[in-house]
Amino acid sequence: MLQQTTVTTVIPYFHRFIADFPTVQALAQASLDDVLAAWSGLGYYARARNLHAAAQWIAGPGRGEFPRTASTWATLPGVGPSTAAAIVAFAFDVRAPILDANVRRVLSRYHGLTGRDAATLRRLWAYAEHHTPGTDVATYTQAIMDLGALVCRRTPDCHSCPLAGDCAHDGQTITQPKPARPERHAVFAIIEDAEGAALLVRRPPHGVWGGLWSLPECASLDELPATLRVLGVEGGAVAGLPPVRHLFTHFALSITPVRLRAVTIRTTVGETRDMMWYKRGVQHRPGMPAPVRRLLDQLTKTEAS
DNA sequence: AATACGGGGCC
DNA sequence: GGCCCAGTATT
Repeated sequence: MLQQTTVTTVIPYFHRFIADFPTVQALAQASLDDVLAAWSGLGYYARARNLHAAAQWIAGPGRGEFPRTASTWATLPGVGPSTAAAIVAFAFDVRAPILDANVRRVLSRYHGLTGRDAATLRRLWAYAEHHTPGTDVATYTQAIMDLGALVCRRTPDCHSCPLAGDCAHDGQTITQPKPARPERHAVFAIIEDAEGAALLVRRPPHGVWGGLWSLPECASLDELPATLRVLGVEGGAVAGLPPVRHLFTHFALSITPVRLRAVTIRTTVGETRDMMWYKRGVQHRPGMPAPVRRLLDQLTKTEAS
């Protein structure tokens, strides 16, 4: 969860997740749908798929034993060099250098490296390897991460830093050129039956929002009739909703929500595992992208008032 | 080597 | 409103 996600964001998800899946066996036996539901809103959903698969490996071929070496951990899906090292360092006090965002910031400043290129990254890994002690690895690892999190922040607090004097950092903050964020547009259809249940479709297992339940979608309002035809949706009262903007790392998505109420539908939704009727407020929420969840929650809130 | 992959907290 | 986060997998 903590890969590319701040601690404060993760904490509530972590508590719910551990309550839902208390053991690696429980996680391994859970359905991917339930895991994604617990992950819903946290983003980077490949992490959830990978964690589920990794739990299944540990509970199955791994015979329930957690690996002891970083190299074995790194063979599990979703576990890269930094995570593998952090696990064995914290859990087993095994010497293994990490280079998460905190450590990277500390070592970059300490050694006066400003680049973000691959060569700089390799040098930082070498420094991480060099500084990692042979004993008290867990303590050292936690300490240098906390130094980055609490003192050597984006705006560093050099006055309270124990490395001040040794550090090569010149106090300058380097601003990277910001890549343009292309604009994309999509129409999200909120299709409700007579009971007010909304039609959800499962997204493909990979790519954006992989495996999550989302709203039927098309590129423009012109394509909406064809999209409804494919779904077998007929009739219903149409209402436009205010547009929603959703920012991704590398593009901005402008969403035009369209609501169709009391439709009839030809296909039997139960026939496919990739469609479902979701009854807001009654049924346990499936794994949905954050903007979809917000949209549907907004409807519930509006109706309540 | 470059890019895809979310979402929210914080300044 | 921009920046960035306890990175990894894929191309």
